[in-house]
Amino acid sequence: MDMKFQTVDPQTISELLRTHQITPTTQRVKIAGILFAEAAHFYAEQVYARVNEGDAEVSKATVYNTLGLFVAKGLVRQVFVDPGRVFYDSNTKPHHHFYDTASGKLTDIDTLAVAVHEMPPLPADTEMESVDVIIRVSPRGAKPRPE
Amino acid sequence: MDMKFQTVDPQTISELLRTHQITPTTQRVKIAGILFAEAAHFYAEQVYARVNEGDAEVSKATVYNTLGLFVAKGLVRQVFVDPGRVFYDSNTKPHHHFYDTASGKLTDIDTLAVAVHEMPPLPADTEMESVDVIIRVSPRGAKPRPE
DNA sequence: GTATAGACTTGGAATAGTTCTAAGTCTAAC
DNA sequence: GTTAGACTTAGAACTATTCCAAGTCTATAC
Ligand SMILES: [Mn+2]
Ligand SMILES: [Mn+2]
Ligand SMILES: [Zn+2]
Ligand SMILES: [Zn+2]
Repeated sequence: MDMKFQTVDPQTISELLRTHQITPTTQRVKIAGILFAEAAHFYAEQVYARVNEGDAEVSKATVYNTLGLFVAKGLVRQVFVDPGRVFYDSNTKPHHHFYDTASGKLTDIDTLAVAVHEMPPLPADTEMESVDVIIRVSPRGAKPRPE
Repeated sequence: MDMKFQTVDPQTISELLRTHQITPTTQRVKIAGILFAEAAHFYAEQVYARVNEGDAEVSKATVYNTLGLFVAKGLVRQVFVDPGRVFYDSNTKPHHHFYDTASGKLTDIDTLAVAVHEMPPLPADTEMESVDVIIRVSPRGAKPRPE
């Protein structure tokens, strides 16, 4: 199995950060601890809430700064499924997503389960950065379309 | 070919709106005229700018109201590729997209060119709404990653 | 140890896209 | 010609995010 973080050991996290050329500060280690405790999808507000459970300690600005830094360094990736809020995904292996539009929950889909074959020719002078497949789902039998 | 609107004939547009159970008002016809003049991807701000080229006539609120109505009635669809701005797509046939992250331009990919096979099992008690494939591209040889 | 520079964090202000509100205008039916 | 409901509008409100300017921390230099 490939679960880097069963439990969240600050030591291990610090090493992970250093591996990605990120100086491990108290706040960064805390935030990474949340992101990697479970392979989950969070948006900034959720990270902010979790990191400050109990006594508030990390500012909103730092949460955004840190998430942005983690993205830049390739530790997490962003997922865009909804206007006006970015999901941060601690699973950086190539994979795809179900998005439940009712609950707002993202679920991973292994790349093997969804093959994009016959890649179409890219626009001139561009190179591919990523392929994202998002399958939107909703609870069965919910508003089929306003009649 | 399937180009519904080579030129933008208000008459034809009004009929299209009625077909979709939308009362054609002056503003709605104008906005639809922009959306369907070219099979393009616009965000609200662009529609607002175009509809008001020259003498301003349509309010921002109406642009948003109208785009929302068109989406609800299935005349256009939304595309989420970037945080904080929604693209409106006048091509409602199932298809996918290239997104040039440098220029912010969306390009259509025919569904035939990208087959998602072996659909994975959906989460329990959900039904599929849509499958979106977004291939992010960038100008060849642009910032490979801050070193 | 102490000084110091740069990196980091922070509260609050600012921004930007979008939605809401409450008041006015238009239109279609009577 | 009235009237009710649909539609439009300016601007306020809202929300996620970024920016800013001021403080704090930390790692190295002495
Ligand atoms: Mn918003
Ligand atoms: Mn925004
Ligand atoms: Zn994921
Ligand atoms: Zn399209």
